[in-house]
Amino acid sequence: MKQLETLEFIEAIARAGSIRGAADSLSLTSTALNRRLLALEEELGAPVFERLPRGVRLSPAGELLIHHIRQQRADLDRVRSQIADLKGERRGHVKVACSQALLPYFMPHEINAYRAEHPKVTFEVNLRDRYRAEQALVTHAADIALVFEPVRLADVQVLATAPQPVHVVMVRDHPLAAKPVLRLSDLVGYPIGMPSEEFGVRYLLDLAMRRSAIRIAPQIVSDSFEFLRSYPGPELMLTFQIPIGLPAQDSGPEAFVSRPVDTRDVPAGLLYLAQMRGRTLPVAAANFARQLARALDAASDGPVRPGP
Amino acid sequence: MKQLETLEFIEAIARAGSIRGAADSLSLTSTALNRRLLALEEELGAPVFERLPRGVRLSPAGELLIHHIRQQRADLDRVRSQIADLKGERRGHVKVACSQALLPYFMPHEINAYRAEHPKVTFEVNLRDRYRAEQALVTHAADIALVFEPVRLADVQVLATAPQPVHVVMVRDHPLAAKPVLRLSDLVGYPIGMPSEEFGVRYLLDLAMRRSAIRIAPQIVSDSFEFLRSYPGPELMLTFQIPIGLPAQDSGPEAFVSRPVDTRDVPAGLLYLAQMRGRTLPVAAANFARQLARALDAASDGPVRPGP
DNA sequence: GCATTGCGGTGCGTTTTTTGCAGCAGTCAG
DNA sequence: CTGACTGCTGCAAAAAACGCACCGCAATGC
Repeated sequence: MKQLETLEFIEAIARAGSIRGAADSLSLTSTALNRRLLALEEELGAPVFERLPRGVRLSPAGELLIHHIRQQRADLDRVRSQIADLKGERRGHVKVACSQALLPYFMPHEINAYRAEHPKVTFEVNLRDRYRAEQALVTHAADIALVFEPVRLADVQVLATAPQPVHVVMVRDHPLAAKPVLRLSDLVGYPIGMPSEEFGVRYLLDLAMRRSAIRIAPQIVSDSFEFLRSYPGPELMLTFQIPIGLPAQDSGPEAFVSRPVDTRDVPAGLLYLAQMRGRTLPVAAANFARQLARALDAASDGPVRPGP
Repeated sequence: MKQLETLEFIEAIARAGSIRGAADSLSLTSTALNRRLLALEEELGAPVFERLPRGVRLSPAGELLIHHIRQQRADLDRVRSQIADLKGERRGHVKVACSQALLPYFMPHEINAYRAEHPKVTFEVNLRDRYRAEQALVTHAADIALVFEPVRLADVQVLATAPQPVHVVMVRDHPLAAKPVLRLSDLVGYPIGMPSEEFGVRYLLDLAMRRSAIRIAPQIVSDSFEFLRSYPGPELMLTFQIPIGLPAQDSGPEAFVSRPVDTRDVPAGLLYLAQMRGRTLPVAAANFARQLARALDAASDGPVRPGP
């Protein structure tokens, strides 16, 4: 959009940290970019960047401006989306930030279902831990976020929640697979693969262990559930995951099974669907969020994936 | 601001109802304006105006766009205000929409007090009845509104309220001036000057009379309290006003005095200080609103202008 | 019925703005 | 000191915006 061109350029300078660097990434000369910046600062009556020997950095006024820029662009996107919508073209682009557990099954399934009805809507799904997911909402890098046990929930508006008890994942012939529900004490003695500290599951486990006398020392720590689950099975390694990140129990010859941990030991966490507070979402994002909210309600109302 | 020039032009077209008309008011040729409009519609992928034989009218897409434009401009104003504020320049511009009763005493006094501390802040005060005051907030024609008995309060956020019992205004030597508080029945038989129906005082009186058997037929109806109060006194004419629109009882040789109507007959109305819901006000407007809120609290806590 | 008026839109020459090149002074790493 | 990098500035070329004259059209006035 022509109106916001200069403002986009400003944001590029802030990202690049220098005028020349931003100019290269924008296929422009530093001259033109520099002059646009000077003109804008003239209009504002205050410098947007502090000039450093090795480049530029946002001034306090620039911080205010960059926030304004992001909001303007998101607002314009929404208007364009609404206009496209009333033309009947059900198109749009939805940016989702979500926790790792949603990536293998839930999000692909939901996006596929949505695109079956609205093929012209495109998606962008980014893995963001529970800190950065909220930040992505604030910077408008994401329209909606789906996060397990988010950190602070400031500046965000919760659209739906779903309780998610912690499950233990193990090979199918693991001794513990015989029990339908596991106590924390059952796990003692088995090798453990633990998700790293930025994850909500780990947060719940740490909390639970701090309250009880039981200590579960992990042999492996990883920030990839995929890795933890794929770790060679002979060790009878146990790991943890929430049900929404697991396949349905009866969905064929999976090598792994999962059993819930008794909620007396580890309370169920909450999966949050959220958007930025006060923001009106583009049409496609709002509709998709509505679908996700329904899916989460159904998941939490229904039985939590009963064992065989 | 250069960025929003085209968008301002669009708004001018919407106001003028024709491209040529808007071009004249903008000191432009219709050619240039027309081409900007066509370019914008090209970018949006939808017509912003419906072309009529005698001009243009906003299309549905245009309605969405014009709303976005107003919001965008208000947002930019706020950012500029914040930037000016962190430069230490306590300047700014505050747009107030208020009821007639606030014009003679309250608003001049409050603005004068504010400007004593912040001389670089400029003001714009517009008389808007209780319908149009709320509309002014929504279109960003006003930053804050101070209205007696507003109509619907949708899309607006109430910052403060103050109860205002209805007072009867009369010449100093009027027979009724002997009583400290008047009943509605006391007024029967005297000539009445009534504010017209768009006023909150009239609304309260109509409501009260509908509940009781007493009918007060006005001899004069006017939309100007100034006129009603200045109407020749020999007739012993009575009229109505709220205390905030009246001088202090002991403030010198006023020709008029006021007496409250018993709240059993006519309940006290509410004066509302409001802004648009969800909007972050410019610095100066926010500070002034805070001062007004304090003044209203003080007015409603303190004794309601006791008679002599 | 016909000329007039005011409307949005268009081709073309002109004016204004923006861009790019070359080069300046200054800072920092090696 | 050298070299590479920074932001910034004349000056000329390229690009965009502008204004004029004009077209087709519909409503209005006589």
